[in-house]
Formats: sequence, C-alpha cells, structure tokens
Amino acid sequence: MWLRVDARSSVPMYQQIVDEVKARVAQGLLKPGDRLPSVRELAGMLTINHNTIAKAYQELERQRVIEVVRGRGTFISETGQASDVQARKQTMVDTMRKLVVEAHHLGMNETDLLRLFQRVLAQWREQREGEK
Amino acid sequence: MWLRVDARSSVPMYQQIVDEVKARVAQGLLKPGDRLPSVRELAGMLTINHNTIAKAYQELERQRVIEVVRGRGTFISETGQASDVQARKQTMVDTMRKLVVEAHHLGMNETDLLRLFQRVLAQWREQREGEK
DNA sequence: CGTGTGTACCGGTACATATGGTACACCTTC
DNA sequence: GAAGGTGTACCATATGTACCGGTACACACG
Repeated sequence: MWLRVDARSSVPMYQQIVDEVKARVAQGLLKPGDRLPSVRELAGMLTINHNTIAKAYQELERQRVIEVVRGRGTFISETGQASDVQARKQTMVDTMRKLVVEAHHLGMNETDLLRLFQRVLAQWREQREGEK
Repeated sequence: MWLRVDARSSVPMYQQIVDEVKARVAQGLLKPGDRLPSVRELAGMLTINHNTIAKAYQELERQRVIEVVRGRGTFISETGQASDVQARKQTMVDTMRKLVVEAHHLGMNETDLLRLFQRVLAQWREQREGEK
C-alpha cells in the first residue's frame, strides 16, 4: 500500500521518502490536495523515528511539493509551486553534462546516449499510462 | 594550465579531481598514454595533501580511466577499458529517471526535457570542436 | 645506493544520519 | 472548555563515514 524504506541503503531513509513521494506525484499517483500520513503514523508504519519522517516532510515542503497545515496535516501542493526553479534547472543541466562524460567512458557516443534517454522517457510514459 | 580545486565546495576535492580528469578525457584533452602529474607533484601545485590526490587516482584507476605503474607514474588508459559497465549504465538510467521526476516538478513536460538535453549535447559538441 | 613513484596505516576533525524523549503551538472535534 | 491529533522545536546521544593530513613503507628505475 504505502511506501517502504531500506535502512541499509546508502541513500538516507529520509531521502528515500522524499524521492518516492516526488516520483508518485510526478506519476499522478498522488494528486494536489491528497493527504499524507501524519509523521507519527508513517513512523509507526515504517518502524522508524518520527523525526526522520519530519525531516523528509520538511524537505518536501522546502521544495513546495507538499503544504503543511499545523494541526491538520500535510497535503500535496497544487502544481506549479516549485521553489528555486532556476537553480534546480541548472542542477539538471550539470547532471546532464556528467551523463555525457560518463557515457563517453562507457563507450557510448552522443547518439547512443540520446537513444537511451528516449527509451527511459518512453518507459516512463508507459508506466504513467498503465497506472491510470 | 592544470586543474584547480575549490576547498570550500561541497564536492570533495578528490571528487573534483576525478570529475575533471574524466571530463578532459571525454573531451579529448587527455589521450591514452598521457601521463598525469605524480601525487606529490599535483599535491604541490594545489597545495593540498598528497593522500587526497592518491584517493582521486585510486578512484580513477578503479574505473579504469587511468593505469598506475608503481615507481613510474600514472597514465590515461586505452579507451574501452571501463569497469562495471552494466552497473554504471544502470546508474545512468536511474539518474535519467530522477531527471524526469524533477522536470515534472519544475513544470517541464517530456518535450521540454528532451529539448534541454539536446541543447546540452549540442553545447558539448561545440566545446569539443572548439578545443581541437 | 638514491630518487621518484604509489600505497598502507593511523589519527583527528567534522558532518550526516538516525534515534529517543519532551515540550509546545495549532487545529478539529466533542 | 477539554481532549486528542497535527507538525515542530528542542535537547542529548550514538553511530557511521567522509575528509584530510602526517608518517612510514614497498616497488621501480638508473
């Protein structure tokens, strides 16, 4: 039903939660207005500390993925509310540049890389359609 | 002439060296057989500890970007020697998936994302041609 | 031998992560 | 008003790991 975290992963648990929520929003599995479990509730489900959940929620709120209403709960934000848009786009460009470098070292040329990216995009679209 | 590192960056100094060397190899500024400065020599240029350089070189060797010959020096490997090709390709795919998610949260659709990627590729090609 | 190479080891510092506990401010509901 | 649920702000603590530096060692070459 809800998400899982791997305590032994090199990716911090709070980061796994952030990534998973963002992915579900992007795929439309979570829609604006949807309510997330409370920090203590989710902490109970995952048997981890509530502070860890709180840290994840704070990061999601910082990115404007969720909105927090004291005393009521946390909810998925309306779309188009992202923060730091310019900086985050620049980060995306930097990531792409590193992809180009890595591709070269793995023996891929620009065409190979572009095709791989298009394949990932196609898979994404399939999954999004399939979930509808 | 040679590279620089920023001690105050959040990216570790050894990682900056790894990234920079890989980028230069990918751009053709460093060719197979080229010799890198010795750990102490480069440490002197950058006024940092030689162990930091050694750590960068070890990571580069692990990825088969360079080859180390005790007592002689370190040299750029022949192309097509990359290690862990499958795992590294999977990492690239994971990175691309996260790009798709992030793009969505920044209000970009698949077409926007693809165009941005193509622009980065074009810039890369320009730079590579310009350096020749 | 001497010199130059990379490397292994140890230690100190700092930071990130996660936990546990307590308390507080806010909202909804009874 | 009272009660209970919400996120939050603390604190202290523990743990693991990243980072960097100093020293000493092993190997290759001449």
